[in-house]
Amino acid sequence: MRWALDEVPPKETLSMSTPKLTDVARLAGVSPATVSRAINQPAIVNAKTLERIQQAIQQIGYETNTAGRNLRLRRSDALLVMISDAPSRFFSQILMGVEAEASEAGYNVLVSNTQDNPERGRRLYASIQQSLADGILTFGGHNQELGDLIKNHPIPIVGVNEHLEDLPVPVTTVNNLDASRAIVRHLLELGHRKIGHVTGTTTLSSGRDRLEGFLSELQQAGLAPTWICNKHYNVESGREAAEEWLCLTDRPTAVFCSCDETAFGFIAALQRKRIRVPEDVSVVGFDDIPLADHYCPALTTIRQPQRELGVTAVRMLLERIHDVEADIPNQRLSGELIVRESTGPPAN
Amino acid sequence: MRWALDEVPPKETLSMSTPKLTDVARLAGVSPATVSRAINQPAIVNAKTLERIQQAIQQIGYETNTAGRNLRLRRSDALLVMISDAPSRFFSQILMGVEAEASEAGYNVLVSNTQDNPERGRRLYASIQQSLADGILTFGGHNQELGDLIKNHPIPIVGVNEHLEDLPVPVTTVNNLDASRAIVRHLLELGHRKIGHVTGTTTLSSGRDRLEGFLSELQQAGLAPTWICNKHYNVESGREAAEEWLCLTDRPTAVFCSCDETAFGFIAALQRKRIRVPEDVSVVGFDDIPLADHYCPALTTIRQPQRELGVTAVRMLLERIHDVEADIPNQRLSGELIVRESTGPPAN
DNA sequence: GAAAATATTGAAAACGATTGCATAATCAGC
DNA sequence: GCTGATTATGCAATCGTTTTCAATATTTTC
Repeated sequence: MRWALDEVPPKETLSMSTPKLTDVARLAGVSPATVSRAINQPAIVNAKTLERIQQAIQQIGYETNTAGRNLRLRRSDALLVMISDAPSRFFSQILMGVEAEASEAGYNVLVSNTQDNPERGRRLYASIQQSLADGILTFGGHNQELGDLIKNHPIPIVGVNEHLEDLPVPVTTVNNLDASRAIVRHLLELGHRKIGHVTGTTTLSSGRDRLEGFLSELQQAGLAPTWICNKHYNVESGREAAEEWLCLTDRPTAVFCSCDETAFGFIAALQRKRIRVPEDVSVVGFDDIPLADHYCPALTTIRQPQRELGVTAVRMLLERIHDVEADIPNQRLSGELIVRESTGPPAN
Repeated sequence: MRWALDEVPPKETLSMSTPKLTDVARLAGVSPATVSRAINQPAIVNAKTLERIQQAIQQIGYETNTAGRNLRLRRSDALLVMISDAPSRFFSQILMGVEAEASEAGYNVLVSNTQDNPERGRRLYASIQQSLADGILTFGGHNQELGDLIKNHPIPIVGVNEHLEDLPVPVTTVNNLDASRAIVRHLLELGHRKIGHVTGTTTLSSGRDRLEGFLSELQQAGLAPTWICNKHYNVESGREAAEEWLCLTDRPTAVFCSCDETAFGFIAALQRKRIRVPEDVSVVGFDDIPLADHYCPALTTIRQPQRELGVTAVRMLLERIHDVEADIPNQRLSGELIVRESTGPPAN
């Protein structure tokens, strides 16, 4: 078609819109089908044709359109990460592991905050059905929201950090039981006999497991827990626990706090009352956040393999995506006891 | 079509695959076009028809297929968040703000870690071109990676926390200058005259702005900085700075650390040497992370509106997506000085 | 009650990629 | 040089929506 001199040429001639497969095909003088094959299964296309196509791709800067491809292939190449609104713990570290591994496998990572809104649980299932994501990674416990969905429809889904009660969902966690036992053993070896525990959120499996590990190791040593303080995974819990500790008549000489932040809150509140750690009381945390090593006193704690948790979770999920029926065992990664300054022999 | 009794019925009768628009249409006895309209512009379809369609949708549990819709509409309904690999600071908080606001507007959030890999910068542009995301939010500085792309192609992109030098990218940040000035003013009012600063990463605009605010307010008071220690935004920097401080012959009586974590590292290292805060030296942080209020001493710092930063960024980005040429001014949110225990009058 | 305006709907063509089937081209073997 | 096997390519249908355009049904107006 020719255009008169004073006529406006069609728009696409002016500002070349994003090139498509067809454009590459035309430029390389082949059919779209061949271009597609050149991209996805280069082996089966003739070497010379291949090169011509690759050149054309370079030349016009072609990029596969995700929507088109996803529609045709009926998938999304995306993983959805579900988190709830208290992500500070070490959430971001794990997310980085997830991102790295997913990206490696050619998947994108979507983040969604369920924010304790039950309605959103349904929307999550919708994301799968809408082929918005190929699988779901849930950080922390979300039982109620997922229960029905999973029972009715086999969705590729994997849990991180927490077990999902009663749901047939594979999870990856640190070995909370063993880690807690190691902590107690460490305190026993230092000579402590009166040991207390500030629990994490015991509606979560991690909180329960840490408590159980604590109790079982004590029991094995023929001891009973001196103090158990039911709290949550945050700084405030540490402060509150410290207040309770101060009021105790028979104070434990060592306290195992269920996470580093709680430990910091606990120690700081004690320091205000001129109670010294570890001279007056030994304190242990859990997680090994970056500050643990630099706090005064440096915190004895369990190092969690955060990045590895993320990586493992993605691997499990991909396996599941590949075969929904696959029987994937839970993965328990081991934590490492890091002994620093906040623990020492008991005073008396 | 009828099936002989011993014949196998067609597959879709057995395991109903996910329902599509056409299925709804057939069930409701209308054309696909009408169903689409019923979903997207219910106002223009007849009330009775509408109800019939909605019922059909309910009945077979229809959900719009994202890929199909995205292909047709040429968009993705997703925003991409770019972060680099040191996200601990308060990254997650901001991300939560982003997620909330984006979700409100019907957008999904993709997270990608550029991880200082220059190749990935190109891949980010690709995500737009592939219509994987409609816009990009970059957390922190990523100049080199984005420079060329943005100059050549107008991409909807908004920066968070940091200015992108020389790039026509609107950004939202806290007002680092004013916040730093407020800190210095607070210290001056307490009577300090010898004031030092542990900088953040000065290749980032936030680091430079905090330094500049510090200097300008001192200058306005007719003072020169006693000590400037070039560091980064992390705990280690605090420890290193403390070591330097200990070696100074003329020590500042107050030190402004560029972020809370640095302040904690600084204080902890001093406490090891039996230097007391604030009796021997006052310390100020920046960010107000959760631990700040519970540390011993509780940290005087600047509270950053983290969630609001995320929300603002998304609003700006959506505006930009709606009109790439839109002239969007930078948004400077104000931080709030929170005075706690780590600052007091100078010793002498 | 007829013409004109309006309100609803449907048919069919996109959007951009992939792939089963069929065809054309090349090659090996004799 | 011919047959059969193999290799490369193209045609056309498909994935699931949306939307333009045209057609039909319903009101409104005089």
